Amino acid sequence: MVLTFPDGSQREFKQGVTGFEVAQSISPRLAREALSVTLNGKIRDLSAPITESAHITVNKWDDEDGQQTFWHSSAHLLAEAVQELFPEVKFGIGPPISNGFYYDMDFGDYKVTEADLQKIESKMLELARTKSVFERIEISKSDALKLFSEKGDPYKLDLIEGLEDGQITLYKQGGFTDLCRGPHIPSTEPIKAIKLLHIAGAYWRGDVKSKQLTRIYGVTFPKKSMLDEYLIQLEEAKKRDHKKLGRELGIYLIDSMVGRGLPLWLPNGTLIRRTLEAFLREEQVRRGYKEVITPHIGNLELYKTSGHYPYYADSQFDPIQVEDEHYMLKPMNCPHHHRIYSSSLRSYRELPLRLAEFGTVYRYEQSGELNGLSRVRGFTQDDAHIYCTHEQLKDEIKNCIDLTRFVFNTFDMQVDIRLSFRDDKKDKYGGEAGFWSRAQAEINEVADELGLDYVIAPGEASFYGPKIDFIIKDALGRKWQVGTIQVDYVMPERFDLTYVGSDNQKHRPVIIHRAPFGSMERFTSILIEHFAGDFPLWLSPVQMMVIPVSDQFATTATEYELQLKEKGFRVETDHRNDKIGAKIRDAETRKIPYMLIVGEREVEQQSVSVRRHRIGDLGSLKFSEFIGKVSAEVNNRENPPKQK
RNA sequence: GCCGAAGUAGCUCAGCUGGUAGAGCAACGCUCUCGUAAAGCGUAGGUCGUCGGUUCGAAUCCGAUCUUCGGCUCCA
Repeated sequence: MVLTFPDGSQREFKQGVTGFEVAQSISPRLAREALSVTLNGKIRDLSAPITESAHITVNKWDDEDGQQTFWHSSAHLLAEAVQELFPEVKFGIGPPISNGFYYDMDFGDYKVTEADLQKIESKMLELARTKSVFERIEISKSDALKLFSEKGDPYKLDLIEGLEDGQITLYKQGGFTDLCRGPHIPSTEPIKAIKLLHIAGAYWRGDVKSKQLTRIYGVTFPKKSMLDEYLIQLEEAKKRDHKKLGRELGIYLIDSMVGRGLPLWLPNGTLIRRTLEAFLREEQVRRGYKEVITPHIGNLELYKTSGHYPYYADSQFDPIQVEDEHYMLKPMNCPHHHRIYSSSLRSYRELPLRLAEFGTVYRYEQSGELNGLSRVRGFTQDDAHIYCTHEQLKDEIKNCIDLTRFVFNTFDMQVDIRLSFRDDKKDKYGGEAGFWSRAQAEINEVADELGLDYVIAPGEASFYGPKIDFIIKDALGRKWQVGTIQVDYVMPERFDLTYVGSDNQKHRPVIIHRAPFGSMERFTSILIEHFAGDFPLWLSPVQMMVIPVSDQFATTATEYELQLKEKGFRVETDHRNDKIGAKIRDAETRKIPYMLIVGEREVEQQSVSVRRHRIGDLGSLKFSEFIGKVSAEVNNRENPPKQK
């Protein structure tokens, strides 16, 4: 049989050779560092016999598959330590994740606190040093059921119920045996550095109605120095946190007297937001959108017609009674726009009709979900609804994708694209199945025609239609949905929307809901973290600080300031009675893109000494040259220079 | 909503096992007139998240509650 290596080379091996033996045949060092093998994309134990020709990768720590194996085994080590310290604990599941692993466990009435993590960590290290071998055991379903009912592990029994006889395996290391399909690293030996990061509640099988187990998150490394480096990286990431920078840079504020999840936009944040809105508005005008404005509340009947009420009743603020009518704080803008559409007889010649609004909506998000600007109870969508014919649909979807990609490319942001489709096992969806399959097919075709790199996520659709979601990671690697494009065949029915076609007959339009930023609040949070607060010049609340070397040059400094303001720049002059070093430091801390130092030389030569934030002294420029340079930077919406 | 953690000056934090609240930065005033990341001196600023309890005495111990953070669930 022939094994093909990642570099394309092939070698003959006898059937039944193990991954470890293959590694040994290459080099003793590889054999020493090997954690697992990947055969045709599937991860296997190093000790598993290889029975047929395949593509093989011997996974070391540097390989993602190797890390996953390492962390999976670490989860078992965590469970073993917990079993030793808390013999009564029942075990759920313990998988590897992108940055470590977790294990869900039932501690009964015992409340696990962070003090326990220390003890468990020490026990894990102690057990790792015993270099226990991970032993794979194949077992029949009946024996597995018997074993875990004797052990008294109800969650494991629940899992075994869902497995087929003949494919059940256990892994045993030291005194701990777990139901597990594997694979694992050969022994606990390489686990040298361990950090248990936090405790969380997690429902069994992710179901709120099930018991809440205690989840312990951790991360492990083969070297202590790697753990130290990881923890430093975590600290660095926290410095980009929009909640921290949002306060330091005066972007927004959440005030408990105003209310949870109700951000107050401070002057700097408002400047950024209005600039973003102007940017998108300009682009939308170019692309044939028309802007509308609708109120913040609407009659309850509106939402009954749309179906949002009572479908989302428990995530909306309760209706307000006025005289004999009930009104709701609007949880979305679409119904209002639909009524604008149906306010007059529409001809096919008017379509596509694209109605846009920066519309503020209010949703009653669960208190535990609120998070800075990322998850709030009042936010503004850069919403638009496109009413079009079936024939126009694909082109309109393409336009929306193009606009969304244009927006994210402007900021050099990396977005993941998800096609959110229905899950036929769930019954939350409105409309006829035929509409759904048609809409999903159309979305898929467009995505393929544009060559998008996407994943399909069944079950992520909204109740009225499938969508294309744009997803971005924050500083801590958490994923947030920003932009979205949704195809809707349901609302035209519910609102009885029609247009008169060229055949003089009434037809149903299709609606596209789309929001490139998604929410101004969430997008701003991502923007802050993406740039770590160092905004591009065109978005910076204060673009330049004029710094006179001493107050002898205050007049020239003020003249420069006024001239720059005249050109439309946002400028301040630092007239404080401080040394220039202090003023520069202050401007750097405030992340102001340009500092203009004005002293004797500059006054004589009608020049400025230019310093760029994070970069340093750029030398002297004629004042007029400087204006040309920064005007271009703003007009081209240039991103800040990468450096440091 | 649920699990865990945290709330002391505008910000960052100290305050050990209960004995009348402290620093740095920021702010304000004065002095210095200064060349690319922190000049010097001084002033002011806190009912220690809130409410209740234990105690002669609570920032410190106990309970409740509010808010924030890390997760789970949810997300039109």
